[in-house]
This record gives sequence, C-alpha cells and structure tokens, in this order.
Amino acid sequence: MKTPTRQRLVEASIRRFYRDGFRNVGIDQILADVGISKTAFYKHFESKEDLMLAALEVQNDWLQETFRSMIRDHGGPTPKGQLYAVMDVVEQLIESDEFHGCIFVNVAMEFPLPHEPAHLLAAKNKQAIEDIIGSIARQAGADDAEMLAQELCLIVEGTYITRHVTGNKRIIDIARRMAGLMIESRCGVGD
Amino acid sequence: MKTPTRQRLVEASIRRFYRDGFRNVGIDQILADVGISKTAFYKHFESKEDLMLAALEVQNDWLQETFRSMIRDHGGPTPKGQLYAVMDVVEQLIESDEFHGCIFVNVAMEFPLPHEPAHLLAAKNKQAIEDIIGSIARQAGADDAEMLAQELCLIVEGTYITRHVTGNKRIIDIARRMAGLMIESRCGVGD
DNA sequence: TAGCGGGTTGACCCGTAGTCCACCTCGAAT
DNA sequence: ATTCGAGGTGGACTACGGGTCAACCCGCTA
Repeated sequence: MKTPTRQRLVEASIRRFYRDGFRNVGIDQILADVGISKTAFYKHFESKEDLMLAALEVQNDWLQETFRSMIRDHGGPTPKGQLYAVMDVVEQLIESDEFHGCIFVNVAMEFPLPHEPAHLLAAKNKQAIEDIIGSIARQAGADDAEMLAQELCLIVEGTYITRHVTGNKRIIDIARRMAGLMIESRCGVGD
Repeated sequence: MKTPTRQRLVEASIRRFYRDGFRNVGIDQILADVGISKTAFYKHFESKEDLMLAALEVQNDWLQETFRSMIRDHGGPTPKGQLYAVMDVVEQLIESDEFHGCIFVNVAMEFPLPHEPAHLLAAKNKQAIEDIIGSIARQAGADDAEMLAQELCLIVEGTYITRHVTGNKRIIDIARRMAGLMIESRCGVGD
C-alpha cells in the first residue's frame, strides 16, 4: 500500500530523523510537517519505529541507486576509474549542506544492540555498498576484490565519521590519497 | 566537588549510556543502580545531560590515558613500533565483549548538531587522540606527521564503525594492512 | 445503499524528566 | 550545646511524548 500520505510521512520523517536523530524527533513534529492527525498516522503505521524502518528501507534503496549512478557519472567507462570515483561520490555527499553523517551509521548508534531491526538494516546497507564496490573491483581485476572493497568501505566510513564528528574539511584529501594507495596496491599496473 | 556518590553516579551512567545510548537510558535505572533517590540525584547534577557531560569528561581522560599506556605496552621503545601498536590497541578494544562502538562517536550521533556540548566533547576527544598519534609520528620521523596521524585516525574510526555496525571480525586485519601501508609510505625506510 | 479507506476531534493511559516540600542525620564550626 | 549545611529520604506534582480509543465525517465503488 503506497498511498500518497504514507509516502509524505516517510519523506518528512527521513528529513527529521536524519537531521535530529530518531529519539530527538517527536511524532507530533512529523505530523505537523505533513498536516495530519495522530489517529490518521496510526492508520498508516503501527508505531514510530515502524515509520522509521519504512523510511530506512526507502533510504536504503535510494542510496544504493544514487551510489551506483554517481559512480558511473564520475568514473567513466573503466572499472579502475570507477573505483577512484568512489571518493568523488563521498566528497559530494559530505560537502552537502545537509550532511550529518551516514544515516545508517547514525541509526546503528542509536540502536546499539546488534539484533535490533534498525541495526540490522544498517548492516544490510553497509553490505550492499560493499557489494557494489566489490563487483567493480572484480571488474577492475583486483587481486582480491573483496578485500579491496572492504578497504575502500573502511575509508568511506572513516571519512563520514571524521567529517561529521570533527567537521574537518580536509579529511577528503587524506581519504583520497589512502584510497589511491589501496587501489594501486591491489590492481597492479594493468589497465 | 568529588563526592563518592557523584562518582558512583558517573560510573553507573557511563556503563548504561555506553551500552544503550543516552536517550534509551532512564534516570531511574541509574538511580536504581546507585541506590539513591531522585531528589538526591538533583543535588549532585543539574540534569540528565549534566550527568552525561560529566561522565564523558571522565571517559575522555580515561581513554586518553589508556590509549597512551597501551601504546607504550604494545609498541615497545621505538616510535615506529608504537605507531604499529595503535592497531593492537584498537583490536583489544573492539574484541572486548562490552564493545559497542566508540562512545564519543555514539554521542556525536545522538547529538548530531555540531554546536551541541556533547558533540563538541566528542570532537575534542578525537582531536586529543589525533594529537597523541601525531606526536608519536613526529618522533618516528614521518615526512608529514600530522597527515599520518589523520590517516591512522581515519583507519581507527572506520574500524570501530565497521566492527560495530556489521560485526565483521576480520576488519582488524584489513585495518592493520592499511595502517602498515600508510606508516611505511610516510616513514621511509629509516629506523 | 452499504461498506470501506482515509480523514477529523478530543479524551485518555503510561513512562520519564524534572520540581517542590517536608523531613531526617551526621559532622564540623561557633 | 547548638546550629548549620551537605547529603539523604519520600511523595506529590507538572509537562511532554508515544500510543489508544470512541465517535464521527466524506467520498468512492460494488
């Protein structure tokens, strides 16, 4: 059931949850954004957490798609170019005015216990991103594509966090250099 | 004023806040842990947030001291050995049963806005750790000690996050290899 | 025309942060 | 010896947020 109101709730909640954190946001704020009553809300979602999980699922799909297409746009046709483009994508994300860290990391922090649904969703998203990078690494002929993907993902996570926590704007240069070293060390001198 | 009750409150709250997140913990739980009444609590702290900030300050001091001494213990006398030891320390931290991510990152996620006191404290701690590593890097004769410190810190953050979000146990091997590459690329062939 | 999906209002329960008041106890200062 | 303050108790209270419930309204379609 994808009613327009439901979608508006999801969109509004993503914005709020992302900027302020899940527990910091009152349902009433979201209801006010959408212009709907509490009773009406509970006809669409079972609970605030239910709304959050739905929003995260949407965000998960969106982020994967965005990631894939941005890598294509920035990296050109060669797989190795696309590996380098990963850091371009990250730069673009963290330099946005609305950047407040990776929403999936944020949510994993607010729900620290590994078995919680929100935490599991975060892990799922991380795995998906790693798989995307892993498949490019394989195309690029990396000697161990899975390892390289994990290395690049670690750099990406570190960059998100450092930028978010400290505000350090030059961290992207650090990250880019590291990514370059890792790519070269795994992809030999070929293509 | 460092009364024993105050200290017990701080200790109990750190444990709870770290494991469950700040907003997930009710004051009543902490009061029950310590065995004190609500009224008594508010004679020691102005608010729950006040308690949290005090706890974070204590944790900040503790973590810096632990980090320094563990690096000495694991890294031996040479600065380069101590740089390598950073990842030993990280491994020890993330393999602990009670590991739930870096508490300062967690708190920066729960208080995402950069001007919030808790967020600022998190940034302060990150800077302190970076300074510790930076000074070792300088002793090790790195061609750019500040850069190397930022690189190692980025790896450390990425390792914490990846371990916490995905539970991936092999991330430490990834991190160690990366740290090695960075150290060698900055410290030449000397000592 | 009956039913259903989506909407409204308003009262209500519960848990939790925080306040307030009256009171107790013990150790140090006058 | 008394007084005063620090640290403690209990209990009643407000305010707010998540969530429930009852009663009702509107418009579409079978």
